[in-house]
Amino acid sequence: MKRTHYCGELRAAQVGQKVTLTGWVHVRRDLGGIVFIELRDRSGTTQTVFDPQHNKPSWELAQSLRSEFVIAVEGTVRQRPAGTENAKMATGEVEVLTHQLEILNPSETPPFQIDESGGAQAGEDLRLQYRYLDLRRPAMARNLVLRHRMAKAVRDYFDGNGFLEVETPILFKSTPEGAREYLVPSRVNPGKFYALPQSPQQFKQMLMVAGVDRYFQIAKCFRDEDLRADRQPEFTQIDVEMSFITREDMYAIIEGLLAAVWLAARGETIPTPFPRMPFIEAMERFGSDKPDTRFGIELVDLTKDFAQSQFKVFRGAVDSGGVVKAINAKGLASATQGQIETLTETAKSFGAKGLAFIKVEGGEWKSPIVKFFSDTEKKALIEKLKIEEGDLILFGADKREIVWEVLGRLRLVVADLLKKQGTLKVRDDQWNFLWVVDFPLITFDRESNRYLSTHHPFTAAVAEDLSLLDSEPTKVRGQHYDIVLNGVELGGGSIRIHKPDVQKKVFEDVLKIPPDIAQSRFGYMLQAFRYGAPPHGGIALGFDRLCAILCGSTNIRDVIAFPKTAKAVDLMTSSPSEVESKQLRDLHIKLDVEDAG
RNA sequence: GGGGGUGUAGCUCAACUGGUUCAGAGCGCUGCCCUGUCACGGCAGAGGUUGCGGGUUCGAGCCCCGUCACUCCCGCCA
Repeated sequence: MKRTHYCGELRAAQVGQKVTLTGWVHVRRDLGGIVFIELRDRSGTTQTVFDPQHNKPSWELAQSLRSEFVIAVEGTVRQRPAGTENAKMATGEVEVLTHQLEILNPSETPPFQIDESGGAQAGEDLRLQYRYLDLRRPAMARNLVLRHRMAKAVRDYFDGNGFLEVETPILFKSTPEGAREYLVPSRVNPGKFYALPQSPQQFKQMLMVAGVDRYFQIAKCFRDEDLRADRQPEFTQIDVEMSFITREDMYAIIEGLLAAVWLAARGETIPTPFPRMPFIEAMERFGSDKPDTRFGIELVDLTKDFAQSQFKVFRGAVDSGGVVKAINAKGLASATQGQIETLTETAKSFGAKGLAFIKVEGGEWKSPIVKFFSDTEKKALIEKLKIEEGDLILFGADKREIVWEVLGRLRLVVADLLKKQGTLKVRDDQWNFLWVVDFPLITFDRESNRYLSTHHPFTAAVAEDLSLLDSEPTKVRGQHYDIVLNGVELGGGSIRIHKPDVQKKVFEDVLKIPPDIAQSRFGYMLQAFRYGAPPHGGIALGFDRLCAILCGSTNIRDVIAFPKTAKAVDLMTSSPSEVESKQLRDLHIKLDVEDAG
């Protein structure tokens, strides 16, 4: 029997047609005299009817059908009898009266039900172990379809704009500057290793030197770092690089891309251009370089107001060069003692020494600290924070960076509390795209006691700041941009350095990479730049995150066909796994682990 | 590396402060009945070493220690 239609496509238009369907038994409703089998394939479900008066052999065979049996049926599409239509089903107007049934393969009872009442609630480990069953669920099948549509929209868009998709190697060279890498031993080069690329960064720059001019790739990337809901060890980026462009060109191209993707995935036109915000403004107002601008609760600066304060904590912060800032969680004065404690713990975990707060309840300021405030200070608070009954004010007083971070995090936490309480409404279908720009080119890393690239060492500086590179390196802005959506970093990129001497200076003088190491790691790049490297720049967008957002999920495992667990394990195939000693010998590797094997 | 959460029937969960609803419910599964169901319905039934290993106790699903798995977060992710 050869399939003529997908289950989900039958409508009244096909009434009277003889059709053959294949698929899985989704639900069996055996009424004794008559059997209904809801048949499912990737497109949806259709009700098939087995009637003994119409065709006794297939009716008899239908008694033996169970969940997830794979069958083929031949029958006639007919209008359902009046009153038995099902408005909840896309195919609910019609049904297939079956003449013939073939069982292509029986199925054991699945470990969880393949529907939203079973599979969606099943434990994550079970779903991952039986991923092939989980992916049969309509919701997961929809995610796969949407991801495909998005990838196609990306390719069509770039193709239409003169880009070439070029594949770059998966076996790359170790460059331990950034994320921890996956290493691959070389059998034919004993003791030497490849690394899987964290991104195709260096190759795409070489493609620019090669004159490709406009490159993109839907590229697999690998990072051996700890996992999160939005981080997998292997993930997919929309990787882009262009020659002879400025930042403005890049903004326009990516805005066009995202508009095309939103149109393909949701049929929505998103307004462009996107707003832009300097890094420093994002930090001052939202305490984050990826602010969710769908709601307020902005950071308010009170440094000047408390510069002479009797309250030693605030005064001390200001005296030692720090700042005093606060957020107003409107409507959260009802917070319990426990919730305040949790907020305090959060603040402490991000470096605060404590958490000063004011609850505005019953016309009073309930707070352990207001007794230290002067009338002028109180007045300033009321005005700047627009304090009203029911508010909860949270303070940060410390070094600028710590206050940003602490209040930025608290802002998100209290927003969640207010959402749960119903006071704050944040729409999931509101798309606040934002370019965050003017990042510092380099930041001082206290841990390693040296300067590190904020983005990566190939980022060009903003031209007018270049003179500060030697004197005040942290004041230099990079030509770096991040694209942010609703508090999620979708991607980032930069205009690159294309002059060999500038690149060398950044490696050696700014980042203090010893010349011999810079040479062995990046020598080919410096050399390439001496042969007429065009000015160029690029960006990379997290494709999985983009898919997750458009699928309405906060977890990228929902949009990756075969993801790994938080411990980077594939539960379906049980990988990683031990290997045979011969394999290790061939690779010249000796293990140094307890309980190996 | 650190912190939080979870682990009881095939699945999702309940079982109050440790003790007569000490192993339960819904779904699923098995059998029988049922010719218009679509969360089909009815009757009957099977199914458990409460993740694993110790410990405390007269008594542990519940408390303690260890361990494993899953998950969320911090660090990390140029």
